Amino acid sequence: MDYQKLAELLFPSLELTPEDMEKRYPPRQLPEGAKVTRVAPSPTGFMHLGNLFSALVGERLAHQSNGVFFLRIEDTDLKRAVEGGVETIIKVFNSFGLNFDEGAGVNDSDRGDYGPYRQRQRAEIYHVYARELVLRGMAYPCFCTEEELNAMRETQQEQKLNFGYYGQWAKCRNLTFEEIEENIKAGKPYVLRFRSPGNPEHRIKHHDLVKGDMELPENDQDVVLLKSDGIPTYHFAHVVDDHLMGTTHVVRGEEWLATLNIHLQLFHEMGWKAPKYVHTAQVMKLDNGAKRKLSKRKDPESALTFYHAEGYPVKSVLDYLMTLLNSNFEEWRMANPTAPLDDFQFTTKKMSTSGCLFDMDKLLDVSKNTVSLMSAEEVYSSVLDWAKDNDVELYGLFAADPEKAKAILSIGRGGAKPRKDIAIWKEVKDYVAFFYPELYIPAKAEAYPVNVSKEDCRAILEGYLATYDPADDGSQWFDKVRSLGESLGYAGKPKDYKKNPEQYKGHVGDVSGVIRLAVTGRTNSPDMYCVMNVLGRETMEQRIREALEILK
RNA sequence: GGCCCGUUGGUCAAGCGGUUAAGACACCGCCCUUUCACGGCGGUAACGCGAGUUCGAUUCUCGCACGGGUCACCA
Repeated sequence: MDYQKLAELLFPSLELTPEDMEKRYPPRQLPEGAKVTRVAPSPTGFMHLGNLFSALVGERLAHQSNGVFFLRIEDTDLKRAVEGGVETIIKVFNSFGLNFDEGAGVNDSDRGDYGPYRQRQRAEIYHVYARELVLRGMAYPCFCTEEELNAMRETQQEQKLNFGYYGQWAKCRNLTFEEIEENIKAGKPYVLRFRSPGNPEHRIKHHDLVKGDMELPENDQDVVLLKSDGIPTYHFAHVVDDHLMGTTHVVRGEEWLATLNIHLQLFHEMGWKAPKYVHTAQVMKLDNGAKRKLSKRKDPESALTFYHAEGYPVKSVLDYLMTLLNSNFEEWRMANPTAPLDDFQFTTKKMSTSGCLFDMDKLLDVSKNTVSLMSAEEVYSSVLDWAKDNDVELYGLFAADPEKAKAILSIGRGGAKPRKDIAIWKEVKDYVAFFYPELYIPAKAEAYPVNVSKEDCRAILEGYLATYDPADDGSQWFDKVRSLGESLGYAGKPKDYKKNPEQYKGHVGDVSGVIRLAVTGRTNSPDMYCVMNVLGRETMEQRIREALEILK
């Protein structure tokens, strides 16, 4: 076979050479130890939790080492591409605080010296190396149809052989030049396959930064390098791109372990140094007692948009993912509750080798802690941002009176033991509802404590109105409630009541419970004195009068 | 089916030949407390199985089982 002739037949108008490429993409000049990582999603319009999970690893590795973190778009599969998919990717990553140093940008504003960063735009680059392989007799056109391939697989299945295009199954491997030429002239579509020199009996060693040492069989599959439209498959694109772009660490899900031998082989045959690999364990979910990957269709929490829609603070999501990613993160976070995430020393050594289950309870707990440490100001603006797109009513209320909203959010905030009522912004509306006439629902008569008669309820409320003085401080205020209760036969201290329940109708908790119910419509609320101050005397009195009517 | 990865409480996990096998979440109880939330204290609960190496295995080796992944002109 005259490979020169074959190359000319296959790539008639290609002028560039590998030397041109190496010149165009020189090695990066970076400080010692700097890592170059990338995120390489497909523009399907759907961003998965797993995308963020591994992106976070790449971002930390790069930025912690003064390296480069870039975005490459893997748009080689036209069928899956979606209009605006690239914009979605960038926006979602940015919304989680991940910023790229180079790569694809919104509205084609790509930047960086190693572009283009969209694989379809790199077709010619792949062709240069594909032709190189043809020239070396390591790649050949294959004209097998889908039907033929399927039939082959069935036969292999019946005969219990390994599936795939390899060895004697590789029908097009030894086509003569004349046969190839004839097929091409006849307009038959073809793919370019790699002529694998591998033997699965041979083992190759690999050291993975997460999984550690492992042995794999050599690849013997004649994998597709270029699809019939001339666009590369993932395997070929990965190898060419990450070589040219100077990627030092490839972070990807462990599902890629199965094809690692192909990539290693390709790097080797191209004469390139393979990058280090970080194969992250998968995030899964428990479904009827069985573990499975998070599913786009069944699990809303698999979509990154879910977290924004539900109002998970970005910090919370990142902290939670980090607890999954590095086993010592939680400990660090406890010691440094308010430190920025970037201060944490991330390392692949602390990454788990086994897949984990997504735990919504844990996320919520992490989030409660995060929110409890935020200032009222910060919570306010975050809620406002969120409500704008997700809850117009709340947005209206919060935007109309920022001071009131902040006063509400300030209750129980800032001390050594801050309240932890809010985990996600979606919960805020219910939490603040009774402060707003538009959302306030008065308590029904049946809601009042059973051990307090209607007469007593009214007496408590009337007595409260009569003695209320806005000048009172918290303890004066409560002393009045206490003595009001005592005058009606309720113990001033719950302990006294517990000691001698027969002597009292109830205790001060019942008394303040009545007031709470009348003022907030609820059996529980943050500190009543604070609530009262935010609500204002007028509203408070009006609600109590209303309650008096209900209790008639 | 072949190949690859994995296996400590319900979940996330520490451990790296000798430990009463940490901690966090969840759950339960108690305490604090005017409700709630917070906080404090305590509790239930784990090394998949079988061999081997060893004075001694959760830790090392080998089988097995189970779980996951993958075998596309998808990434």
